[in-house]
Amino acid sequence: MDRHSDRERNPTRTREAILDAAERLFAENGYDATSLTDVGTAAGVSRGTPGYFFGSKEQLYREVLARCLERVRAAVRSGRERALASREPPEVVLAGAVGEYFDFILSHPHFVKLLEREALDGGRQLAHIPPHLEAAQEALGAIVSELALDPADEAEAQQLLISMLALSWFHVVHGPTVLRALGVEAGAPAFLEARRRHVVGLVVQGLRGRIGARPAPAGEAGDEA
Amino acid sequence: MDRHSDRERNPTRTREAILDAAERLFAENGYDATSLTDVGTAAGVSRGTPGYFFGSKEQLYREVLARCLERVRAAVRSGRERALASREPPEVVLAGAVGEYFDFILSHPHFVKLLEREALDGGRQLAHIPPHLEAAQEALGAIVSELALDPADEAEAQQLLISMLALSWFHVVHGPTVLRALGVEAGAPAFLEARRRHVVGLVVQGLRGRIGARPAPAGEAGDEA
DNA sequence: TTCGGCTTGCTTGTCGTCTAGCAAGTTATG
DNA sequence: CATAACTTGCTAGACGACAAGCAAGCCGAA
Repeated sequence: MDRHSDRERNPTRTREAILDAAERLFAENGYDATSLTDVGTAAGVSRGTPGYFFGSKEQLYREVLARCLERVRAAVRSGRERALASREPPEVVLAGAVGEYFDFILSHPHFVKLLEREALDGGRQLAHIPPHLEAAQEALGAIVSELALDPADEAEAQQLLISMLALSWFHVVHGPTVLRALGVEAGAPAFLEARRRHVVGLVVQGLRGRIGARPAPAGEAGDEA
Repeated sequence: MDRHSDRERNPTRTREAILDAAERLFAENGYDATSLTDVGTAAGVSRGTPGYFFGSKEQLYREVLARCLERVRAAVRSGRERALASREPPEVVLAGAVGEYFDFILSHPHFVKLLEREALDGGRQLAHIPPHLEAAQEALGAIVSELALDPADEAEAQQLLISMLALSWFHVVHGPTVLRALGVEAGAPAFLEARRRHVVGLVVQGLRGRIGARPAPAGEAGDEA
C-alpha cells in the first residue's frame, strides 16, 4: 500500500483533505476571501479538484458547515448523556456542563468562527441545513428543560443558556479586537483559566436563586468539578 | 441657492453620504461583498466617486471604522462622566452602566457587526487606527479600575467587563443562527426586555460577593469617587 | 481497455484602480 | 461688472487581475 504512497489515489482521503482545508480557510478568511484555488493548494490537489468533488463553491461551503454542525451535535448529545447519568444536583450538572462547553469551544475555534460568519451573513446557508439546525434546537432545548424543573422558569433557563454561549464564545472571537484593546493576550493560559472560572461562576450564580432549583438538599456546591 | 437644491454640489454632504452608505454596506455585507459601485449607488453618486474622495476602498473602510469608534468613545466617555457624577454605590453604578451599554449596543448594530467582522479578520485594519484603539483601552480600563476599588480585584473586574460586552453583543449578532435555532425572535421587544433584565442581573450578581465591594475602609464614606 | 480520479486550458464576468474630461463654481484681471 | 484662467466635484471609459465553472484530456488502477 505504501509503494506508491504519495501518488496513490484515494477519493475519500482527498475529499476529507479538501473539507479540512476548506474548513480552515473559510473559518479563518471567510467565504469570499477563499478561492477554490486556495482550497486546492491547501489540500494538496489541483485547483479544479474541489469543484470536481463538490460541484460548486457554495456546495463545498455547505458541506463544511454541515460536517461542523454534525460534530457539535454529537458532542452536545454525549455531554448531555453524561450529565444525565451523573445524577448530581442541577447546580453541579450545570457547572460541569458550562466548563465542558467552555473547553469545547476553546478547542474548536473553526466552529465558532464559521458560525460567527454565518450569523453576520444572516444565516443564509445555515438555513439550508435543516436536519442539523433542528438537531441543535432539540438538544439545546432539552438542556433548557432539564434545568428548568418548573416550566415557569423555562424562559429564564433559556436566557441562561444564551448567556453561557455568549460568555464562552466572546474571547475566542474578540482576541484581536476587544481583548487586545484591554491589553489581554487572548491565548494566554493564565487568562483562559481565570476566564473559565469566571464564566462557570457567573452562570452557576445565575442559576442560584433565579431558577427554582428547588431548595431541596441544603447542600452547597462550592466550586465546580 | 435652493433653486438647484437637488443638484447642488456639496462635498462634505457627499462625503458623509458615502461614509453612511459604506458603513451600512460594510456592516451588513462585509468588506469583500461590498463593491465601490454598491457604495456609490447607495450614496446616490456614481461608482467612481467613492474612489475619488477616499483614494482606495481600504482607506474608505478605515475611515468608516474610525468614525464608528470615535462615536463609541464619545458615548463611553459621557456615560462614565454621568456615572461618576451620580455618586451612587458601585452596584447601582454598575447596574446603570450595564443597562446603558446594553441599549447602546442594541441601537448601534452596525458598530457591533463591523467590529465582529474586524475580529474575524484578525483586527488587521483596527490595528492601524491607533488613537481610537488606545482611547477605548483607556476609557474601558478606567471603568475597570473604578469598580475594582481594591487593586487586587482588578483582574476580576476586567473579567466582569468582558462578560458585560459578551452578554450585550451576542444576541445582536446571533439572531439568525443561535437564537433562531432556539426558536427566539431576536428582535422581539419581549425577548429584548427579558434579556436586558437577565444581563444586568447576571453582571450585578457577579460583582456582588466577588469583587471586594470592600466593607469600606473604616470611615464609611458611603460612596466616594 | 475502461473507468473514475484528477488536472489543465479556456470562457465569462466582476472588481478596483487609473485617467481623461465635463461642468459648476471661484479668483484674478481688465 | 465682465470675462478669461483656473480649481474642484464628479462621471464614465479602459485596463489588468483574478474568480468560478465548464469541458476536454491525462493517467493510474481494475
